[in-house]
Amino acid sequence: MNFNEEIIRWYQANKRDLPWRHTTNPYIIWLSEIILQQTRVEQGLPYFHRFAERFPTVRDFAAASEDEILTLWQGLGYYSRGRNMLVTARLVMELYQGEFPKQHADLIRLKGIGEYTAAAIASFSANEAKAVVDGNVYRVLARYFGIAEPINSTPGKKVFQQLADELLNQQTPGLHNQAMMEFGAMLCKPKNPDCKTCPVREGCAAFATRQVNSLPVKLKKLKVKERFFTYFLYTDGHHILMNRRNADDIWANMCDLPLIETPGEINPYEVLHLKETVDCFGEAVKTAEVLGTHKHVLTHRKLKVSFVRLEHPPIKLKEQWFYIEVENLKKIAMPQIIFIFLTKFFKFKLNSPFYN
DNA sequence: AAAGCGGGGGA
DNA sequence: TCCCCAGCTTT
Repeated sequence: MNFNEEIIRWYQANKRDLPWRHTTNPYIIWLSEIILQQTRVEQGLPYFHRFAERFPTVRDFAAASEDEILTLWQGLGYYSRGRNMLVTARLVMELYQGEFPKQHADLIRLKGIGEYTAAAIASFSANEAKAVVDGNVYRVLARYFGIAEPINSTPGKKVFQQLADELLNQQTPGLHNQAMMEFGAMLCKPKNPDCKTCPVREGCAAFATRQVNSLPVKLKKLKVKERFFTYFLYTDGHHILMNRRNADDIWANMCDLPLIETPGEINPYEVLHLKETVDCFGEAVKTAEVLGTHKHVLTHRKLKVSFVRLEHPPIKLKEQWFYIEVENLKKIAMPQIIFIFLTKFFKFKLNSPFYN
């Protein structure tokens, strides 16, 4: 048996039972593929069920509001995926009358669908012969063929895409693609791959030359920048003052609390005396209470976040500030750190005998 | 070509 | 800690 046959045989014996593998509906496959971008299957699975249930068709999806999409997406990260899906769903209604495209050439033009996702949807829904190259495929190819070309350089990507194209089984491209990815995810893992039970280790260049742990090669890690946020909580117990975030920053269009961002680390008590803070909140800063400081680590950012409680409301509201009832908080999308903070804060307060 | 974009899990 | 995950878009 050659490499392709071994991988498919392994796949058929070891594959996970995943819901999107039971359909050729391109809309459902699109849902799953976008959700799984840069996301582990286990993490994406509950979100897939949530979206598939709430939006059985692309027509349902297209009719949703951005707030609802982002709220359902809350906690999954890379929220532009959700916003782009809404753009694409509405475009599919317009261009294809709700019939989700299956061809790579059509898919690649849609927002949020790149080479990988277009190949995935086309091969899974219509068996179109396009090879997928995701993180799993990079790893399997780099190891088996002993390729040290960086997987995140432009020439490197070309090399791997070309190799994947040549390798692709033209008769059953969908099966082949699934098998390659599952093999990478389950056996040829980043750390501690199961070379002992690998069906293709005889032909594996990395195994032969003991380079399994050094392949694939990836260029330089990105520098993590720090940002410093001081958030202000004002609530009368029934309402809470929230902030709508800009479209051009982290957590675009989502909601957090009114905040002061500082260029460096600063004690939250000092923040209270900054001119900017006083301009924002006026007299209210005089009776403010610091609640705590947290670290929030993202792939590309390290955030230091402090929370300050205002006993009195700011006199003048900024344009992007708004009051919302506490019980309606679940209807707006918030970054995890805000969601967790508010959950704890109100649960504690609601359970407290001092709260009324 | 490089930077920006979340959050969580494993070693 | 660091790395990676069914990547894409913008600069």
